[in-house]
Parts: sequence; C-alpha cells; structure tokens
Amino acid sequence: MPDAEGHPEPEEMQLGALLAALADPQRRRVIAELVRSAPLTERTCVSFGLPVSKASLTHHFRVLREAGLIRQVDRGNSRAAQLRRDEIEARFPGLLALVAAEDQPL
Amino acid sequence: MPDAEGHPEPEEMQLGALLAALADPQRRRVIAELVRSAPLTERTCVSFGLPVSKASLTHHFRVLREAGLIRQVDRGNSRAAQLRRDEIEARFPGLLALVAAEDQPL
DNA sequence: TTGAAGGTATGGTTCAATCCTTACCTTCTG
DNA sequence: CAGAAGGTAAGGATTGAACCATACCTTCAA
Repeated sequence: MPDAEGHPEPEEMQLGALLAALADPQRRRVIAELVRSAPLTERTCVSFGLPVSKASLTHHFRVLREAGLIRQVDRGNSRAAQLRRDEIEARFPGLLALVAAEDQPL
Repeated sequence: MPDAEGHPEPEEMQLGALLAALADPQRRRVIAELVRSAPLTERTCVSFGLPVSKASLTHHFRVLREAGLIRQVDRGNSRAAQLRRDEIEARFPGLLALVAAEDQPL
C-alpha cells in the first residue's frame, strides 16, 4: 500500500476546505464519531459502516485527510484514521464541537 | 419584487446547509463582513462588491438566506441583508466566530 | 413619464463532486 | 502458497454548483 500523503500542516489548513469536507453528511458522521470517542481512538475506514462502495470510501477519507481533519497511518495490513483534534482545535476552535453536537439529544 | 421567501426557522436550520453555504469563499466573505460590522447592520447585495454578475449575486444570497444565515427584508427599492446573528449563535455557537476570524491579522 | 438602480427568472455552459464497477496491490492468516 | 481483508487507481455516468447573458419587474428620482 502506498504511503498516505497529503496531510497538511496546521498552518496550511484552509477553512474553506474544512467546511467543504464537513458539508457532506457521511464525512460529518465520521468526524462526529471520532470526536465523541475517547481521545486517541484509531478506526479503520470500514469500521464506520458507511453505505458506499470501497472506492467511495477511499474518496471520502482522502477528502478528510487532505482537509486536515484526520491523519491516516499505516498499520501493516490496513490504515488507521486518527482525528487531528488538538491541531484543529488550535487553529479553528469550536469547529469540532459544532460537528459533535449535531443531532445529539439534550 | 416578489417577497423574499425561504427563511428557515432556527430549529429548521441544518448544519450541513450552513457548512455548504460557508464553504464558498465569496459567501464566507459576505458573512465575515456582516459579523465584523456593528450589530443590526443592513447591507444591500451589491454593496459587498463581489466580482460576479447580478444573476450570480442573487444565487449566492439565496443560498445564504435558505441556509438561515441572513434575513432579507424588502426596503422598497431594494432588499436589505441582515445577519441572523443571535439565532445562529444560539443554535450553532461559535460558527460565526470561526468565519469572522479567518484571514484576520492577530 | 421616462430612466436608472436593484433583484429575479430563464436558459445554457462548464466544472467538480459523488457514486459505481472493475482491476490491482499489499499484508495477514490459514 | 492461496485466499481473504483492506485499500487504491482508473474509467465512466450522473448530478449539482457556479457562472454568464439576456430579459423582465418594481421602485425611486429627475
């Protein structure tokens, strides 16, 4: 498997790219689940159970990665997705909270 | 001029629609200017000086209105755009601050 | 009442996002 | 080694976003 590329540095993150990535409900669901998980949770792409093909999965996770929302690291057999929580929070405070709060009961 | 329709109630606002509306740099610029202005500022569409045609202006302001970001009220000759600041802040706290902080000097 | 200003509607183009199928690669497991 | 699992790449269809030009409507001002 080729190395996952296209991880922007925090100062390279573009608000427009983040908002565009989060405008899609399936990608927002991925981020929301990661935010609500305990810190340092790693998840594989398939584990989110999105109702799309494998190829579309790759596409969505690429958008999330290139926007800077997640980091993808090789884990031998597969590839793990980590939320870049602190970096995002430092540069765009409150953004992740907005996503996490969506459709949450009071 | 037909009445401006499609103003969602606060509880009808969809985070996805807001993020999609704000993913466009020109619409984000409009909202950022309104946020940075004093409260209760009314602006006409043209006053923002966006480099697009009148038809595209109508489109962009319709997207902002239907997402719930602005309220458009008839002012006889023209139509004023108001930021729905409090309603947005109540439902999605921090969202407007993110937009306003973009590209701002320290 | 004529014109200019501000907006809208329509029709059409272009470009990107989303999605799928198929094919292929790598790594772990049996 | 063979197969399954996880992921990527390439090709193609579909859809929607963004844009423009043109035409039309309403309101104010000369």
